[in-house]
Amino acid sequence: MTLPETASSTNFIRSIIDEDLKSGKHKTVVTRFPPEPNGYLHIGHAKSICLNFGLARDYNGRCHLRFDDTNPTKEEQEYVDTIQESVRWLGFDWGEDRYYASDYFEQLYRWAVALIKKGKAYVDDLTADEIREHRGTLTESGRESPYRNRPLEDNLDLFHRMRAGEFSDGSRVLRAKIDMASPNMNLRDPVMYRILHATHPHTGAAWCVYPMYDYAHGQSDSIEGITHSICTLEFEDHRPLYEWFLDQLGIYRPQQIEFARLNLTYTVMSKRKLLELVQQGYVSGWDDPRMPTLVGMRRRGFTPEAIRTFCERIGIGKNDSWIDMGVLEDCLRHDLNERAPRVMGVLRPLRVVIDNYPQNQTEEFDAPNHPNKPEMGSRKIPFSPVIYIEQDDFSEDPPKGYFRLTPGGEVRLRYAYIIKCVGVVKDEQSGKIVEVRCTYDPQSRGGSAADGRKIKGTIHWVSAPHSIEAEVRLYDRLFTLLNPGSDKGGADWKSGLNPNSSETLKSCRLEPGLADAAPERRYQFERQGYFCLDTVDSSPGIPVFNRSVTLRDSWVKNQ
RNA sequence: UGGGGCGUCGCCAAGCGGUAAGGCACUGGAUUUUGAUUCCAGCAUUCCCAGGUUCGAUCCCUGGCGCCCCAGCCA
Repeated sequence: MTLPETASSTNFIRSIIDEDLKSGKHKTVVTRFPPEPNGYLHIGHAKSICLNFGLARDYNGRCHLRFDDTNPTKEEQEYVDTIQESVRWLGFDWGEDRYYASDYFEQLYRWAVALIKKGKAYVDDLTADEIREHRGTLTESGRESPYRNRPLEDNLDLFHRMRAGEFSDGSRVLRAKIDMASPNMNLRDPVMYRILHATHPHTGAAWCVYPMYDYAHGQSDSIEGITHSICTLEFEDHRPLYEWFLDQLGIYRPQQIEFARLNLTYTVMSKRKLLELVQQGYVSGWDDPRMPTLVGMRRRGFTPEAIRTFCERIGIGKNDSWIDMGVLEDCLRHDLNERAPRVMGVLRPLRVVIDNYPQNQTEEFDAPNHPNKPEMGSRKIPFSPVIYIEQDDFSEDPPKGYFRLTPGGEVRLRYAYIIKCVGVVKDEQSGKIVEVRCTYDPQSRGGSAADGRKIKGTIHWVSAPHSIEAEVRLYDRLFTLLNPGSDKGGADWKSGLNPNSSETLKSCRLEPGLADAAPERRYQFERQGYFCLDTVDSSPGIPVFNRSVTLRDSWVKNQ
């Protein structure tokens, strides 16, 4: 796999790998991205994907895609499919190395039997509530289950019958026999298997006992020969257990390394919360352009390159961090500024009639597709005596420093003519300006005055009769709160939802060439931002454009 | 008051005993037919605090303080 990224910045994980390679502990690097197919991937997953696949790429190793599908009650094939699509879209390739933890169920079962025979696991008949009561608290040690020391043969028989389907869900579990007094809660005889009479998306009805994450993950890593098993900080406490199973089994032990998960300001990242937004209709779906999901960001107009740059920029560490949404937005601008062709589109049209322009005349101007990249070519844009400009680009009573169109003032129509405002037409009832009358300077074709006078303002426009109609959706941050997800379990987190995160503009007028806009193509609407065709709601007659991100604007910032 | 982590600029983040990289943000200024882009300049005498070791400490030691995670038959 070859990607254009510049040399990755260093981080503590690369240091560990460098040492392992240097010391000869490992000859190659094998990482893995292990999503559970129970939801859509989001920008937080992208951080992990870029890390794991990026390491494999840079060290000439491999990165496995492994579905961590040990809980059939939450997982679905649909998620397996979209996860794969998102990883590919991001630009990564797992080659032949796609695995399912569920492919290891038989091996895992045999290992469990081995642990029972070793006296390191037992079947517990306690209920879930009883197990919780026995576990103790953070400051008090737990109590042993009365079933903890049942005869080895009984454990073997019971576990076999659990698999055979003789018992109901929740009636028994297999537990590791470790230490009920451990200060690490994870070591207080953790559950290894639970009974779940459920159909599994990958193994169907083959099983009714399913391994827990802790019992499955390390062994899966071991089977696949993972060298560095990278996960997020909350699993740090699980590492002793990860290592305990592997050591008891006497099998190869990969190194688990933990890093801080991504937090982004003005949004939420947990699958639970995202699911809630979808199910309760706060957004239109997982792919709503405001969602931090990969499918949502794609629909919004993000490029894989921008997301990869973002993941590179934010770095990898162990500090709990909140990355400013502005960093993500800047990464998109950075990418799109380079590659997006420029076009003109008027979002809130104001009709302008040019009085001294021959009323039946039409002409065309040549407009470069990118001001700094002549190699991107140019296009013809039609001009006529009736055009539309942005309502914001005309002001009867301009604020200080305003240099767009004003009564009696001049402004340049980009790539066309210099015009001068000679009057306004208002609606008699509302007093609202419905039309601006102008004259044009015939000597300014292309936009430069023949007498060399300087025109400070340049605005975009479209020819009224030639323009096409479109719907444009302006998106803003989903939340007004900096850290909406930081209240943990609270039910209150949705109070920070931004009521204006989406604004739909009908009757926008775009230059005619946009009639051919294709999905996945991004454009810069000059002076306004980057937009892309909405793949879901566009219809042949009325295209719908999503604003991916605005342009920087030092004017509004100073207002 | 158990255990595990983390504390370097507003937000991220390098640094690994030799005198504080970089990015974003921000502030100036230049160029500009996008108030965009680009460019140039500025932006931590200081690394949570207090002691100690050392010629020298953000890096080592000790003690504080602050924040995060763990009591699912979720991952």
